[in-house]
Amino acid sequence: MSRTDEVVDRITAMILDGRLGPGDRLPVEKDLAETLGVSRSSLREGVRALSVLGVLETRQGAGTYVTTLDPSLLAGPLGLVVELQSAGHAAHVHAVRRMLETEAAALAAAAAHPPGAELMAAGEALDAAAAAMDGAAGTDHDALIASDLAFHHHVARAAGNPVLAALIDALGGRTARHRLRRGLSEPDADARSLREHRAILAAVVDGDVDRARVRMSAHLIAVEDFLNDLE
Amino acid sequence: MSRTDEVVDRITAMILDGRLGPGDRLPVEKDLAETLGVSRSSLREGVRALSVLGVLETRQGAGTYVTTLDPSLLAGPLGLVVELQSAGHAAHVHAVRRMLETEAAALAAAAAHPPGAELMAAGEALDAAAAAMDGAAGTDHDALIASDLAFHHHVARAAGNPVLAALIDALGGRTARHRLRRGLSEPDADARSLREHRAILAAVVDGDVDRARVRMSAHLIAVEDFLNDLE
DNA sequence: CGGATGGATTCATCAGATGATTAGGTCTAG
DNA sequence: CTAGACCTAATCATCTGATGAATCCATCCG
Repeated sequence: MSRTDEVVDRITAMILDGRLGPGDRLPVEKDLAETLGVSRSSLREGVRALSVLGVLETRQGAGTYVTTLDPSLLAGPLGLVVELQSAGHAAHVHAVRRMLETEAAALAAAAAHPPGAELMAAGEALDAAAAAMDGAAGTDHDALIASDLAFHHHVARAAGNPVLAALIDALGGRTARHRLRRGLSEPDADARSLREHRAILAAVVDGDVDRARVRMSAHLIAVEDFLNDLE
Repeated sequence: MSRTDEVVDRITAMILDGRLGPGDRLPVEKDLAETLGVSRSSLREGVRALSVLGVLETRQGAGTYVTTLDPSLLAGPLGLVVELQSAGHAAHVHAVRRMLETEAAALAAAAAHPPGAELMAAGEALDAAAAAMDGAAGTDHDALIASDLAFHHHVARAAGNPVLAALIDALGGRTARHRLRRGLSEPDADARSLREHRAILAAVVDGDVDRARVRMSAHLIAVEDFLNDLE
C-alpha cells in the first residue's frame, strides 16, 4: 500500500472513530506529515484525494478542515464517475435513476401535507420551463434543461431523504446533453415533458402516492424509450 | 480553480471526448505535466485523486493507465464516503438500500430462467451461512457476516444491472458492524435472517417477482426496525 | 471605538534528487 | 535455436527545500 493510501486510511479512520468531526481543523501540513511519518508531498496527495471526494476542504492561508459531510457532497464526485461510465452504461444508469425517482415521488407525496418549500420550488421550476418555451426568440433550450433538472431535484428533496436526493442528483444531472438532443429533434417533446411534470407535481401535492409513483415512473420510462430509439 | 482541479478536469475531458479510453496509457509524468502546464507535483496530486476515484491506475515502473471504468469500481470510493456519513444518516442510507435491493430482487426473479451463476453463488453463500452457525465452536460471526454480504451481492448481480449492483455494494457493505452487534445481542436473529434469505432466494429462483420483491423488502425492513430499536 | 495595516501562519506550487519497480532486450547455457 | 537468467532503461514513488499567494490576527492610528 502506498504512503498516500495510508494517509487516506489514517485520516478517514480519525473521522470514523470521532477524533475528527465535521468542521474540525486538521493539524498543519508539517505536523500532520510528521505524525503520519510521511513527507509533505505524500500527505498532500492524500489530503487532495479526500478533498476531491468532498471529505476535506483546504483553504490557502487558513488551514484544512473536515467538511460538513452532508450527503449532497456525495453527488459531485459520484456524478463525475457516473458520467465517465455513462458512455457504456447509460441505460443501466437511467434504470437505477428511475427506481430512485419513482420512490422519491411516492415519498414526497406521502409527506406533502402541507406542501413544503421544495414543492413550491418544483412548481416554480415548471413555471420557468413554460416561460422558456414561450419566449419571443423561440425555445430557450438551456433554460429548459435547467428547469428540468431543478424540478427533479426539488421533488427528490421533498422526499425528505438527503441520501436519496444526492444519488438522484448524481445519476440524473449528467443527461442534460441527451435532453438537449431530445428537445431539438422532437419539437413536441418539450411540451409533453412539461405536461408530465405538471401531472407528477399535482399528484405529489395532492398526497396521492400511487399516482405520483406511476406518473414519475411513466415519465422516466418515456425518456428511456426515447434514448433507446436514438440508437 | 487550483492546478490540481484543472488536471482532473483536463484528464476527465480527455476520457469523455474519446482521446483516452479504458486501458489506454497516459503520457509519462514529465510530458503530461508539460502538456498541461503544471509541475509534476500538481500533476501527481490530480492523477492520485483520479486514482482514488477508481478512474486511473498507476503502476510503479509501468506507467499510468485508464481503468476499465466498470461500475464496480464505483463502489469503492462511494462506499468510503457513505461510511463516513453513515454516522448521522444511517437510516437514510438504509432506506435507499432497501429501495434498490427490493427492485434488484424483482429484476433477478424476472431474469431467473434459467438460474445463472450468480443465483448459484447466492445459494452457496446461504449454505456457508448455515455452516457458520452450526460450527463446533459456536457461531462464526465473521463468516456469517461475509456470507450475508455475499448473498446480497450475488442477488444484486443477478438483476443484470451492474450499476445497480455497484450501488448496492457501496450502500450495504458498510453495515457489517451493525450486523455483528445484531447477531451478538439477539441469538435468534441469525437463524431468522437465514430463513428470510432462503425464502427470498426461493422466490427469485422460481421467477416469482412479487414474492421476491416483498420478501426482500420485508427482510430489510426487519433489519431497519432492529437498528432503530438499538437507539 | 473602528478601520487600516503589517507580520505571522498556512496552504499552493515549483524544482531537483534519489530510490523502487517494471518492462523489455540481451546474453549465455543447453 | 530455444529457454532462462540477467541487465539496462524507463517510469513512478518519495523526499527535501524553496518561493509565492491567501488568510488570519494583533497592533496601530484616526
